[in-house]
Amino acid sequence: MPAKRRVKARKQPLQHRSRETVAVILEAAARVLEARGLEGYNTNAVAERGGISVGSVYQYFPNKDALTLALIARFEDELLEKVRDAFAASEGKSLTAALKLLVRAQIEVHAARAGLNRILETEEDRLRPTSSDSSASGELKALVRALLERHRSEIGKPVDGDAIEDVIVISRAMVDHALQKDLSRAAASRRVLRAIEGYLHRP
Amino acid sequence: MPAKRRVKARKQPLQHRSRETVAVILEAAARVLEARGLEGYNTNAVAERGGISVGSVYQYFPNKDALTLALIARFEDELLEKVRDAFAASEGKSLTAALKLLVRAQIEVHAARAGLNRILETEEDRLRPTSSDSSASGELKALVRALLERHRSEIGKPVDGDAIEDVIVISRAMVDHALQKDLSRAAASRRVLRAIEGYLHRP
Amino acid sequence: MPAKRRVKARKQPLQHRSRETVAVILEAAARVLEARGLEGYNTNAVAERGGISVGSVYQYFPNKDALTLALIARFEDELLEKVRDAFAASEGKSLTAALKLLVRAQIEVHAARAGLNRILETEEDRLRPTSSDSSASGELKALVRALLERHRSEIGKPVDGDAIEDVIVISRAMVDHALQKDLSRAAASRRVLRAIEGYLHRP
Amino acid sequence: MPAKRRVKARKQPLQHRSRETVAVILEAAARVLEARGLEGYNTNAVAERGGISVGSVYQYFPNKDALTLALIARFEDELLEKVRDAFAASEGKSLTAALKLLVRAQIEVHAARAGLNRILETEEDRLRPTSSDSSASGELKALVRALLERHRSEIGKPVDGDAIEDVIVISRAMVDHALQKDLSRAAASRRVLRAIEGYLHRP
DNA sequence: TATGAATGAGGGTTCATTCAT
DNA sequence: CATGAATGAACCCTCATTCAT
Repeated sequence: MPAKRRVKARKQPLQHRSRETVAVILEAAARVLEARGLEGYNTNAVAERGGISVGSVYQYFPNKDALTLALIARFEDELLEKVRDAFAASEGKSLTAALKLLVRAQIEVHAARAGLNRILETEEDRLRPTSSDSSASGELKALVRALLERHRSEIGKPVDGDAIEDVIVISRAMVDHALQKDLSRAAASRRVLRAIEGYLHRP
Repeated sequence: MPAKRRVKARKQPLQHRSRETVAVILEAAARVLEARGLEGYNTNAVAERGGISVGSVYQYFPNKDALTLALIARFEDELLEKVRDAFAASEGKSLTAALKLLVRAQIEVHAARAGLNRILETEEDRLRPTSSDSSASGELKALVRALLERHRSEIGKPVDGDAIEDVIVISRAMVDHALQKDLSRAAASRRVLRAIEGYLHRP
Repeated sequence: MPAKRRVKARKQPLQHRSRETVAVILEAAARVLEARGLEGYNTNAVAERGGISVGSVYQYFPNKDALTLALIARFEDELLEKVRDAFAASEGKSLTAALKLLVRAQIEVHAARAGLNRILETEEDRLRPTSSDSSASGELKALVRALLERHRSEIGKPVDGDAIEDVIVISRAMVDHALQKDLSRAAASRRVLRAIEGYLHRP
Repeated sequence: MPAKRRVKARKQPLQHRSRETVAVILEAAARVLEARGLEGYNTNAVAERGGISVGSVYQYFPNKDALTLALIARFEDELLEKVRDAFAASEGKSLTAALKLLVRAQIEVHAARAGLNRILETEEDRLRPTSSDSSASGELKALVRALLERHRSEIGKPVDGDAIEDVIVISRAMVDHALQKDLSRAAASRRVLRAIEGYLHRP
């Protein structure tokens, strides 16, 4: 079946090119958002920045919001990946050490593009039909839960769903705040960690 | 870089009629923001909602952003007022009781118009020249500091500026989150309080 | 003082379609200006008149003033072209004959669209940073100088830069005036010529 | 008839005050036009500049154009007055001396507020139903004619209506041009005079 | 599929004019 | 008459989206 093969053979590179174009668009969108904020963020600017045509943007994203959502997803994926790594690396370590790794992961992801990520967070509110948790957020919770479970004894009491959520909320807010104040990663890390440990060790 | 826009009020509402109109405009703006979000928030809609003409909006606010900032200021004032009350009422009470009052105050202000206030918070980022603390935020810090100072002994360690900030950041984030999840005020209060006390009592 | 506005063309009309659209816009602008004057001259009207959309106007001109300037430039180009022709055609003729050709050229250009051109002249004052001579005006002076130089002997005295300017100023004013009074071209020509020759032969 | 008298007595001061207010408005309008050009010229600005209310402006002028026309008339009156003086003072002098006085008068009036007057001239085009000569322009012509008639012999040929008009057109254009180039009054005078004498002595 | 010109609804802002006080 | 708040039509300009090439 050479025909079939041909199609596939031809499609591969095409799919490859598509993936590439999507990546280009996303990166262009990210840069526009970073450089000009929400106000200067528009599809024409994204296309120009990406060196492609607006038409192409609409080839891959049905509308602007979809593009923004893809950006949000990309950000969540990056976060998840780092958090997974942190989780893996924290195996066998103390609670404090584990949390430090977790916090570091978050700071890492945000610090890379603090301005961008803050914007994406606010756009998330607008674009996600209230409270519909993305699967990414689900996995994040699961990872944090697993990490905390490992140290159940050190914490001294069970960690319920609410506590997980709170830890995430608190650390997200603290990381945002620390980065907005231009703290060094070390200082930011220390301060966020302090907040989380405080929360976990509450009487 | 366009010339900086005037963003302060255009004319003092000295006359009675004027003061009234300003109030009408602010309330209309708030309602539009609540009902249609940032996307449906435009000066014509505000005027219509307020039953006045666009011209009148521009009689008192040089541009849309100035109007939004006035809304933010109004929100901050409301918060401050409640926090001042809470501070006064907490005189002679235990730390926990005092914090409960503080948290309640915040929840009260937010809960009244949760959607609106969340939007205003994100707009603040965009509209306020980075990190230029409003005087309102200064007073808020002072109040929280005073409240904590009263219980220095219960906390067991001195509360520095960073700690004050962190308490504010954490409670704001927790309140937002709780309200977004539609928790009852009691539940929200309990949960936020837990986070703050945890933070303060950290080892 | 607002930031200076971009006032140059936004994008070169490289494509064929583009060039055509630019021409359509310019002609539509001219017609609107002619038919309704400065007061009725607005970008929406221009678009409508041109049978295109406002967006298209802004695709090629960053703002209304830029469009007006393009119209002025077009007018200057037309004038220059005619004057160049007159200069060429006057080779070997008498001073009077040469001047007659020059004056005719000016009348021709103005008469074609007297109302329009008068408006453009007043707009020029407003739009061109005071006294910054356009290159067109430079070439016009050069042509008039060359034409006069050819007849140095007939004039009897050297023609300095001021004289050139004066000749241009006088003939422009006279042409405007003559056309506004609806004189025939012949009559206008005679009268303008009389003024210029008088000036040149002054004792 | 004391009643009648009373009314009159009361009216006098009122009329006086009215005249004063009108003057205030006109001067305010002039200043706004000078300072901000046609673009910044609006009734609210005029009122503010004059320290009165918009309502008052409309008490004395039915609309903005009427105000502008009054300004134009004021300008024409000033010119006429100076020209009348020049005419009177030139009695018994040579043609050149007389023309010099005439030119000086024009320059004087324009130089006082060059920017303003240029604007008024262009507005005149727009506001005066084409070619309807104002009586002021009629008197100006009459004065110039009278002045030239006195020197019929020196000119050597009769001066017809067209010539009068031309002299006026030429000198107006030259004065405008000279002032726009910021020439000193002496230089401007010399240059304008040269043009006019050239015209009059043409063969 | 890519291109980019074209579309046009939408939204910010101004300002001549009115009118209740 | 004076005041000045209010009005709202008008106008400039942007940008998400479409579609002919």
